Amino acid sequence: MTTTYREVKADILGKITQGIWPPGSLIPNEVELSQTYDCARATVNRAMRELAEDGVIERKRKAGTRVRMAPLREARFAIPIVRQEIEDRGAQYRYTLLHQKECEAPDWLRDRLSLLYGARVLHLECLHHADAEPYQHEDRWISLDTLPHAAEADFTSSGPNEWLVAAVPFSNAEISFGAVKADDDLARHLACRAGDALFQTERSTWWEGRAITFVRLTFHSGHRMTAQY
Amino acid sequence: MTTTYREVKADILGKITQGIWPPGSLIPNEVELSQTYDCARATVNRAMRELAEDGVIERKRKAGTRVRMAPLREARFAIPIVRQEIEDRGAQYRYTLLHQKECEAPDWLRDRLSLLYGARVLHLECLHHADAEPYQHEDRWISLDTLPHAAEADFTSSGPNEWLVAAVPFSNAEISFGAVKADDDLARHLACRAGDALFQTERSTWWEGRAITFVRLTFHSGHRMTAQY
DNA sequence: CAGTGGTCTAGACCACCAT
DNA sequence: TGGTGGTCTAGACCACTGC
Repeated sequence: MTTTYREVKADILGKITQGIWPPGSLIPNEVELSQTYDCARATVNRAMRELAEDGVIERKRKAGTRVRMAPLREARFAIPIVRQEIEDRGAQYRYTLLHQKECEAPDWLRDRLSLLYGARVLHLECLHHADAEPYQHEDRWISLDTLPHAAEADFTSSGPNEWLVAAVPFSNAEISFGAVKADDDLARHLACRAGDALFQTERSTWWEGRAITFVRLTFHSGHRMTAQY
Repeated sequence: MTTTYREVKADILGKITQGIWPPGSLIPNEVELSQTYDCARATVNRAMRELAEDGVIERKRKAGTRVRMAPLREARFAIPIVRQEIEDRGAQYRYTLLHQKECEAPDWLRDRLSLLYGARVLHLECLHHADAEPYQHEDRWISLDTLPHAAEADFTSSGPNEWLVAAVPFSNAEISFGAVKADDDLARHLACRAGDALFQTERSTWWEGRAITFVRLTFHSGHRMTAQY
């Protein structure tokens, strides 16, 4: 039987959670640990590397490995595609295109996406339903400078998200969460009262430094987004 | 010069983003790639493992490695300690304890934390200011069954978060985000109007299966939480 | 300078699972 | 049952950085 990196990782984590190696303390180096656990240094390295990624420890060459004083608390959120999110809840997904228009990027959008003055964009407004209930309102802006094809795409039967995923598989994004008051339009679309507090996310997306899209997603009243960490 | 796992990773990612290996396609196996890049199989393995963690590819024994159809989009959020968050913005942090009381856990809380009937908890209500502006309202519940010491701790000058970090270095948590309407109390504390939409996070924390704390953090009007991914 | 982590190698065995 | 990824080893060289 050999020692696995998972065992090493679990044992080290145990020593930390049990306070045997308190925050700020120095952990034995990789060579010592590999002797302790009777395994190869690479095995200890893998365990320690993952603990560092998890934010539990902090590693520095020459200085050694220390238990983080205040653990880096980090939550990971899956950013689902709406349709999948709804179907995962066992509901039927329905999509509606409310509005589509090609125009010049307004100032605030140019600012968000670092677009040039006069840049043309495609503006879409969509609604996503879970069964009969409105689930999410989508306010979408796509840069036509970067994705001229978008102008000819058909968004009447499936949402821009699905088109974009196919057109630009991988990208960088900046996302933010907040709360907004429902205005009359949102209230009508999301079947709530004007003034209701709604959870909203905004996302700006780039591909190789070029602006792709900005989207503002507003959820139905009472929606919460959840994650473990 | 040897080939690094970073180079391999970047090259593979390039082939994917450029559409040479489109979504759903099968990627050469590790042995082939190690020959292509003239490196050890372990190097290719590290590159591929990270790409899998990043949600770009999907690996299965025997079936091989495929480019994800819809890339797993995942955002990582740092969960900061309020004081640090405020000081990072260049503002001065100020803390106020509004209320403290030991009591039995109400039903909804027992439900959230899987507490036993009659479990005792410490309830705290605090306010965190950035300079003169109210920044965050904290509604905190600490399990006295798990942390009896909390009853004797002094929360008048520094917040429960800092005490908890010291008392329970590492823990598992579930976090959720949403929006709420400011009621009269929140409006007064956060210097906004009743009915304003406020961003709110809730967090339940456990240590080795035992409930530690539940906290509801409500931010000042207009606050947004941001991350890259 | 010297100690520590970061990485690569060449080889090996094994677990899983599609076929 | 064979192919594929998952992991471990023993050794090596190197980059960084605290002293």
